[in-house]
Amino acid sequence: MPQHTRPARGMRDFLPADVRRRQYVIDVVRGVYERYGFEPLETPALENIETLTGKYGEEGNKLIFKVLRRGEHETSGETDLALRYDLTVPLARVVAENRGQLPKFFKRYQIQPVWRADRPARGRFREFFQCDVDAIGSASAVVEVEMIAAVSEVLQTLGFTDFVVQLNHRQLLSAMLDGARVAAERQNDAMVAIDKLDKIGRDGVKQELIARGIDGAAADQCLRAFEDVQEYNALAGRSERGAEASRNVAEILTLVEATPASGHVKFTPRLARGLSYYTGAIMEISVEGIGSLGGGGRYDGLIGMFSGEQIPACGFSLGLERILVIMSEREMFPPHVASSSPDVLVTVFDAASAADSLRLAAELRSLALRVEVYPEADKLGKQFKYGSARNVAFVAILGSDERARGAVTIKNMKTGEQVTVPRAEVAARLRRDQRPTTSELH
RNA sequence: GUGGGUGUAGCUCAGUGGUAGAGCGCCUGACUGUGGCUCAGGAAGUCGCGGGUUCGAUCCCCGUCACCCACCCCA
Repeated sequence: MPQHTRPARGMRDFLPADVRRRQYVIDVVRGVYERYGFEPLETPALENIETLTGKYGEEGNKLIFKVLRRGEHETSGETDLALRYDLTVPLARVVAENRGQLPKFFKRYQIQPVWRADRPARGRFREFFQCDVDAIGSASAVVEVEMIAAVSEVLQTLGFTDFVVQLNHRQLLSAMLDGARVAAERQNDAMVAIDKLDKIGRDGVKQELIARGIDGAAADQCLRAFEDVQEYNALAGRSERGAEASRNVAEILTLVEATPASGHVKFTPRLARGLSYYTGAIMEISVEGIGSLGGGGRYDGLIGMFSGEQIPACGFSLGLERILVIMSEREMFPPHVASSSPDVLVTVFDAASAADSLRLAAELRSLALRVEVYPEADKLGKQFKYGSARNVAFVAILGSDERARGAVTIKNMKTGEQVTVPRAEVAARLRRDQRPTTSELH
């Protein structure tokens, strides 16, 4: 017996019930994004390694899955390819490559797996799906607003009511940190620490700021700013950059009220987000008591890293795995997603009757019923037991008695009732009997 | 990467320094053309792996691997 039958660490097999739940969520996401005018894009799992390195910050760089060079170079330990770490950087590469053929405002969605060499934890894996939407080519606040509206509508369609879209702005944060005299090269570290304010508290953040090399007085001033909006605005407003960011945030907050996201968006001064490529508005979507379901923001500099031409861009990424964890916990899946067994099991009495069973199955399938034929001429008891385990609604019996009479016996597995009807009436009978069970699903 | 916990039957887990048990599931039969219920019987484990202590280890010790939880970071 083989010892290792588990998938590799952090990777998962999806059994049929898992796939159905995942597919349900993906269908909703795709449907909403399509209605917002986003178009599908797919990119390769592997990228040239230089495409990925240097785009995610120090922490991100470490977590990239690298692929050894092949052939004679294999022993050198050199690496030339890597599994994609997110969907945004590949998008930026595609845009830089195909700029001429893409519309002026390119809106795309992408639902594919990404890989991170992270330590797995609850709702966190080394291979996981992201559902990204991005809009390329406009710096308007309308872009952020549509983004927020689309992800809000996804969550609403899935049945979430208690989500919050937190909104902040990198330039605003940066201007505030300037005002508090935090050195520019320390600001990224500072943001990471500040992001934990409600998690580790004021003292925890101060300790972390100091540990990250930020002056104690500057740390105190930052913390005061997050407790007092006046102080925050005063610090940030000292620069034109901060004032402009502030106007941008205000515009987004106003416009968003005209969308399905109305009432769900909250300006959150301490929101920072980890990825280094964000340049403007940053967003994170979370559900009470659970944490982040996804996030995004504006990254006006990323495409330029590939093409040299600065093209404004903004995107949002929903984490499929997180959504699934919460939906499972809260039992938010419609019943038909969970139970999806065949409608009918057709029994096989003996070798000679198999053809009849297959003919009946074909006929029922043409009526869009889901039909399974028992593959062996087992004892009837076994066939029933199997049907029961498969949770089928009906078992159709074609035994010697029935065949002699040109009839079929249909048993309703739920009620235990069974009737024998002429062969020609089976389809009509099942279709009629099917109605109550089908309607129970809704 | 750091700290803690757990590895015993297909699954969930008991257990003891003298080479192992329950519940569920599975198989067979009571019921020779009928699942779910009941009853009777049955199969199944190198007790994660390697070493040490011991007359003897599933149990004690060391190491190792895997999984879980928290931290870190994130989706």
